Amino acid sequence: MDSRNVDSKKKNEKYYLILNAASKVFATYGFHRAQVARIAREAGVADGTIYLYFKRKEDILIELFRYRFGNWIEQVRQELARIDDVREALRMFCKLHYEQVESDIDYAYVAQLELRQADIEMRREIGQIFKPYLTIIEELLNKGIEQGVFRPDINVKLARHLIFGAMDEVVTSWIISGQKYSLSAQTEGTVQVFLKGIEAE
Amino acid sequence: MDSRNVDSKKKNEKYYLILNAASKVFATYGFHRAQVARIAREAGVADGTIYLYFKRKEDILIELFRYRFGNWIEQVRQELARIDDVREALRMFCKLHYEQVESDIDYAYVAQLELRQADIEMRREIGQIFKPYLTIIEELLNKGIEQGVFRPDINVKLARHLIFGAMDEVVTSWIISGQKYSLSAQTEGTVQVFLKGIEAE
Amino acid sequence: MDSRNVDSKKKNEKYYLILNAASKVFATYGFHRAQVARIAREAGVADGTIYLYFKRKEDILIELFRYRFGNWIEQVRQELARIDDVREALRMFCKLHYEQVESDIDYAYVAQLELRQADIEMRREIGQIFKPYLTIIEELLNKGIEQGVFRPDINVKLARHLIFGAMDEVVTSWIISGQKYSLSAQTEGTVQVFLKGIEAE
Amino acid sequence: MDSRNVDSKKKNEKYYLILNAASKVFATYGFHRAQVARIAREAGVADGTIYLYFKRKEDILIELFRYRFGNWIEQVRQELARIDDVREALRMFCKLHYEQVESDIDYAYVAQLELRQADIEMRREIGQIFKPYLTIIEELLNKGIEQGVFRPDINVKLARHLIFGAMDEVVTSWIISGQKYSLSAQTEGTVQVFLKGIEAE
DNA sequence: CATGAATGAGAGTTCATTCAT
DNA sequence: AATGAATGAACTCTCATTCAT
Repeated sequence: MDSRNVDSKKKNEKYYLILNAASKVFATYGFHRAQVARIAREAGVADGTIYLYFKRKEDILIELFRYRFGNWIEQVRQELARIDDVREALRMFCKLHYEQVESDIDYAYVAQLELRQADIEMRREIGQIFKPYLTIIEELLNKGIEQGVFRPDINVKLARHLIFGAMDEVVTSWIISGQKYSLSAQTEGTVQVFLKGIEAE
Repeated sequence: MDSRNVDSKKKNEKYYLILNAASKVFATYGFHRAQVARIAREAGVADGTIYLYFKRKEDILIELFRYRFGNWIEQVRQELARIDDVREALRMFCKLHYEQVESDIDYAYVAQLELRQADIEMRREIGQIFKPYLTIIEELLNKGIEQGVFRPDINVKLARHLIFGAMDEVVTSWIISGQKYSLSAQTEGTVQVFLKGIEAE
Repeated sequence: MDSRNVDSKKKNEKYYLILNAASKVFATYGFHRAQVARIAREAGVADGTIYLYFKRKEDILIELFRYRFGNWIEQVRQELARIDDVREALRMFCKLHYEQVESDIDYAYVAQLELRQADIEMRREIGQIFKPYLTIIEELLNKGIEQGVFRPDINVKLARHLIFGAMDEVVTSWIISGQKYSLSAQTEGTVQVFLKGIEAE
Repeated sequence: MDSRNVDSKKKNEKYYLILNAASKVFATYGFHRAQVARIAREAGVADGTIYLYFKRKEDILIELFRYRFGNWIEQVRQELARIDDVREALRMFCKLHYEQVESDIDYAYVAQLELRQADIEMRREIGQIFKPYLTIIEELLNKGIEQGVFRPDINVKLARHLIFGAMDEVVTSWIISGQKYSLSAQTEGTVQVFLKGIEAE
């Protein structure tokens, strides 16, 4: 209950055993058809043990996402910190995003499809976890505007959703279609649309 | 099962009674928590009657979407047919999309959140229904390229996903956040990003 | 939901099939260890069917008792109505009570032991069903007082509990001890204590 | 397991810590809804420690009752030993019983309601603990008969159940009804019924 | 076509109890 | 003796779907 307890639990390897097992099981069966018992078996723990670390089945999904996405955001931040050119930074952001999806289809499947199968309350919680990712885009846009590289009149709050949503849909479409082409190869096309727009000069 | 049968069934008013009832019930409870019995009661028919018109519960959702979205696409087509300027057409497409969402929140909620709570098979079917919508964007882009208004080097297949995904995310974010601002007022900002890009000249 | 519905359900033979099955199963396993699935099997219906007639497992127990005990009270009333002498009436009341227990041990077991395993809320509901039984004693006492056969200073509200409680404990003790002697043979001893008291003249 | 072991355990203060904690928890939640973990927390010991002192959860309830009721019987014996008049002794027995219930509602609740929520095996064990209480009544009755104060023809084995059962029901009814009146004030009414009977002279 | 009573598979969660430390 | 993390059996109730009428 207290933070010490939670911390000690999180340090415990079982917590991660369950999380990794859940990743596999969710990817294979989808959230709703994934049985807690199966996650337990995959993790090599008893059914009840799951409930020592997670309050409800839904929590496993959220925590899995929080952990993976938290790490991911940190990685992205560090990569982008090294890049001064905001155009290059945007390109890198998109490239990392696409590459990340390609590198772990199982997890991408969960994050892209299963995570969306949540009720609205859960989706709000997920939204909170997503926020820093949108913030990265926002900061990048603001930096570009300050540098005079991006147009000063773009609505940053809106544009961050446009950029994220655009990439997200490309990813979803790629997953649903069965990953028949290279996703990361779409980076340049994606970035060009956002940088130059579609209008001819 | 055969098309004659389906047609005769579709002509039957009960089919639409059920569809409208389902729209309400899905919006209120979400797909998973919506009971078939409740839809039946709301429609004023017996539980079993539902299954004379729909094979499974999921089919109600898909058919509802197919019917509503089919009508919607037709409307959009007609509106766009009157506009020659592709820039204006894109603007109108976005405006109609945002306005449509604002005009029927209940249904938007279902289409935006509940519809996504499907397993991958169902999502593929939904994808098929969505396709004509993407095609509209695609045709619009091609027309613009032919006219020399849009850049000839844009990847149309990619860009249509970018545009739809961007708008879709703006809508989702607006619904989840509780509809606190005007969605249709985002039209210009959205379109500008796609037309001009974010780069300063 | 509406009374017509409930009535039609109660007329339905399945309602009684379930009730009779429950009587057996509760007697064999006790309330807590009796599984709804077993009652269903015994009644020859599906598990879910139980829940068309009873809201919860507890309701089966309460309804079983309400039905059986309701009938029983009516029988007792009719028997006592034919007896003018209040002493004889009290004797008959006790005799019927003991004989009834002896005549259906299974049900007696449920009513005497399992029914008491309820939480306080359920016990209050059971108390309501019991009330008419106490009322019979109360009326008998009042009639005796009016006739000058019983002492006018007895506290009727208290005495009805004393009489019922005394008999109830004799029954419980008889059941728990394994029914090794004739219960109805205890009638005269029981009644004498209440009529004459234990004091020598 | 052996008596030396049990003794040493019983001397241990933890045994009583657990017993007192259980008394509170059983009174608050009832036997079935009382969690062993909660008793442990209330007692300030680990879950597992409970099982060093008690074999099963049920044993806690039985031991609690054995300890409390054992003490109580001893107290009653001592009080009654000072009274020669058997009528007075019966009056005192009833008075002590009612007063005891009133003095510790929490425990009375457990003894009166929760203790009955046991399966038949457990109830037999409880019956053994109760026995000395019935024996007190029995001895009192025998003494009265010897003294010529009580009728020589009363069935002592039966009458002890009648007297205990009558008082027990009065207590249960008082607890369930919400303790709205003085229980000990019922002493005289109770005793009069047993001494004089209800018949007018 | 329509009904609605009946079906029965299905799974999350609790918690008494154990046992390695 | 004490701990408390881990166990895993146990079971009610829901609800999409069927089918006799």
